[in-house]
Amino acid sequence: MKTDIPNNGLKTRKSLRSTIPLRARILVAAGDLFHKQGIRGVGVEAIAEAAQTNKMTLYRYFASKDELITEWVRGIVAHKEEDWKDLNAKHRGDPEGQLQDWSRRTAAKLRAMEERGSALGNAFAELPDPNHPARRVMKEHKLREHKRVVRLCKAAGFPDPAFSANLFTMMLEGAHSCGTCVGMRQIGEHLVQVVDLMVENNRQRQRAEQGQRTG
Amino acid sequence: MKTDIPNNGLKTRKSLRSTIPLRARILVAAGDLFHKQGIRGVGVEAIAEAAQTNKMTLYRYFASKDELITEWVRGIVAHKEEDWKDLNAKHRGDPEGQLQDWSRRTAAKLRAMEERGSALGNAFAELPDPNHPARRVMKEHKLREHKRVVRLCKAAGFPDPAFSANLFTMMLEGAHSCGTCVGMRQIGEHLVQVVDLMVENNRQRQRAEQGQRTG
DNA sequence: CTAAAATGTTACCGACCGGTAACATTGGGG
DNA sequence: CCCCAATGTTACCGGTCGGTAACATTTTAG
Repeated sequence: MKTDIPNNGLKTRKSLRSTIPLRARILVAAGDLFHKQGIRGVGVEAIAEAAQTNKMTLYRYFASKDELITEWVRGIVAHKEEDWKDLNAKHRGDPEGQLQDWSRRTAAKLRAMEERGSALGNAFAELPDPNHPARRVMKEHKLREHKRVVRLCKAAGFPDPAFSANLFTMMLEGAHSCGTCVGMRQIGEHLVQVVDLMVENNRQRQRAEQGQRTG
Repeated sequence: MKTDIPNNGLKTRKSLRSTIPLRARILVAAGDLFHKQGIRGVGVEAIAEAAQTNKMTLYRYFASKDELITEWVRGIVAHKEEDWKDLNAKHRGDPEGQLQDWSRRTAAKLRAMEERGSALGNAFAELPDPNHPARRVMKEHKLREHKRVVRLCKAAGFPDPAFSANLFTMMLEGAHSCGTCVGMRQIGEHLVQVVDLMVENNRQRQRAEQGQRTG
């Protein structure tokens, strides 16, 4: 349908829609729908519409739905890695502080989530093909994250870093799916509590050993 | 295509295929494919074929794919509840023993899983509609399970049962998704270790308090 | 053996989906 | 003002999927 009103002096249609670049807008809309309705539960047409554009334009930015999915996952992962860098910058040389702040940030995210679970977790469940590029991105991220936690536990002087790191990771991962039956708030609080507790216990143990050697 | 060989004395076609009732066979085949390829990733035709039957017969037993999904989930949940009864029977009046055996059974299941995650967890991620009957079944099950763990923690004399129960549940849930990057074996072992540790710590604390009162 | 119940076969429907082609429109930069 | 690039519009293709109808066949019970 052609509009015969020739845009007299007003803002152009493009600038009316949004100042955000199209590609980013598509990614945001896609992520929103993927998370709310599931990756397989939403079609590219709906994504384009939500991004205030159309399917054709979407396919000019992304070669396929799978690529769109992968780019979305990449964005989430990049954001998380950024978060880790920030964590490291704010608690330089303080591995315990990083772990504790990490639990607090996760708790905050949990509180803001409510209902539908973790985006990455769901995406993982929805992409059974182990060769899907998005799956590889997620797996690599998980591995990096786990290694980072192990390193932090080692630096914090935990006697069995692999063990402690697995506890941390298990609880962090589990908090997302567990919150659906307990409530995200309480889960978040308990998550923070237990991390604080583990860190504190470790500090006391280290002081005790120190005292034993010096006394 | 009609077979003109009139089945002379040999086993009939039905008995050749399987002695397992058709409905159960369909459910097993469906569960297998659901778990391996994702609920939305498998069609009813493939399920029927895997069950050595056809779509029409499948629809004589299940009104829709959603009902098939729901029945499958119901089966898993029923099996888990059965497991809890067995746990209670084998460790009657021993809440710590139940928690410990629970972690051991979970570790065993983890070891046998390898690669694709928890069936219920994946199903939850794949059914975004909060009104889906299967989702309700899962949620109710999760709630019952969590209450049971709280009750056990209370019976075991944990000072903050809600807190401890949340820890147990978080780790149990998290172990499934975490294992993809660490390896299910190690996760299972550490899961067992930490539950044993928590139970043992609690016992020591109780003994200490007991000693304080009597001494 | 026969009738009825269960199961199989085939063909089909409508809806949706991922993806593409061809063409129209709009917008900004020279 | 005009051209070129970006974006929009429409229509379409092939495939898959959930679900059903009509009819053939087999199995079981009496």
